[in-house]
Amino acid sequence: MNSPEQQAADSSNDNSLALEGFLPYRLARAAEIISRQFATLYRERHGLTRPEWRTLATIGQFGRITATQIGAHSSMHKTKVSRAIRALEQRKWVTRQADDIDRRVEHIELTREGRTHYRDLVTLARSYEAKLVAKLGETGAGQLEAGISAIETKIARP
Amino acid sequence: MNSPEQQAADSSNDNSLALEGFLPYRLARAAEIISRQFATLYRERHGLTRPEWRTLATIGQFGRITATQIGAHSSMHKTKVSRAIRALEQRKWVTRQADDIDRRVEHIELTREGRTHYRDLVTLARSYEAKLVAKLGETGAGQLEAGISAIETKIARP
DNA sequence: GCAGAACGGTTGCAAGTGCAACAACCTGAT
DNA sequence: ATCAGGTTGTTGCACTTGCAACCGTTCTGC
Repeated sequence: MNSPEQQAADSSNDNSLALEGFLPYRLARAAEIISRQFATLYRERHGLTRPEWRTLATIGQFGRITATQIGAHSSMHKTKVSRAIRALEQRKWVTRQADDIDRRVEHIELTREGRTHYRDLVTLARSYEAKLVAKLGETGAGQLEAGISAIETKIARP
Repeated sequence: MNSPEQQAADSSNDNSLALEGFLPYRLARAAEIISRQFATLYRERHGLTRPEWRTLATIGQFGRITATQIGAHSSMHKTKVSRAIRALEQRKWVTRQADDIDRRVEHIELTREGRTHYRDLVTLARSYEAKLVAKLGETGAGQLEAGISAIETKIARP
């Protein structure tokens, strides 16, 4: 395809910017690659979307939880959560229960069927993560985690 | 909000998965945070969307380039590129020129006005990246870059 | 030199998304 | 008791996105 990288008229010129060396771009791209790879797995296996997978993972992790809490824990907008819950409900993987004292709140739980699929997805996730770390190598994976931790503590938090 | 993290019924149970410790999730979230932060800058300053920014950055980097090459270099689907080019064209930041020998191909270039905005965006990008690295610390930033490099070489490439 | 595959770029469409607005509900001050 | 202000979760809407289909063009093998 005669890649533009091989041409002269480019980058590291002082008034130009090399996209492939720009940290936010590289980070976005890396995340995109991993996200898509993993998404392919659970999509092919269960037909789940990304918001649905995250919602399911969060419910499975906590057992009984409200929509707002799901959103806070999985970094998703509340409309995404709302729609994901509805989709999971239609599959009969989760149920809602009204709160006794605060009638705005609904508690979400996995059904028996939901738990089965959840366990399966946990296995899938663990095995994907293991393969990922193996491919990256202990060093690479460790550096990646450390870098992400830096973002989490120094940028996301404050 | 009585965060679910503080409850008992959770994680690191062997048949449960802690989302906040799951590498693909953490990576996606970190990238999302950075991406949104940076996007806010160029959106507020120039009203650009993410595909438009990437497209502009790529054109600016190579000076004269085709749509397909833009997509390959900036990891974007060709429809995204097509629409971004059209938007930039309507702003009169870029122009198209038909190829002399292959009439399917169009070469995209920045206009004078486009170059002005591009230079401004490069400054913005550099300064954002510098601030980012400063916040992460040399160590954190280095680890992040190394981790991303591992993904680029060991997962994206093959 | 010609049919069929391959390629560059665009578009229609269905699905996904964020935002703002909303209804229902709760809380606290007066 | 009341009412302003905040919260929970849902929905309408406009916009974005990826996919498949498409057009025109070029390349390939026979």
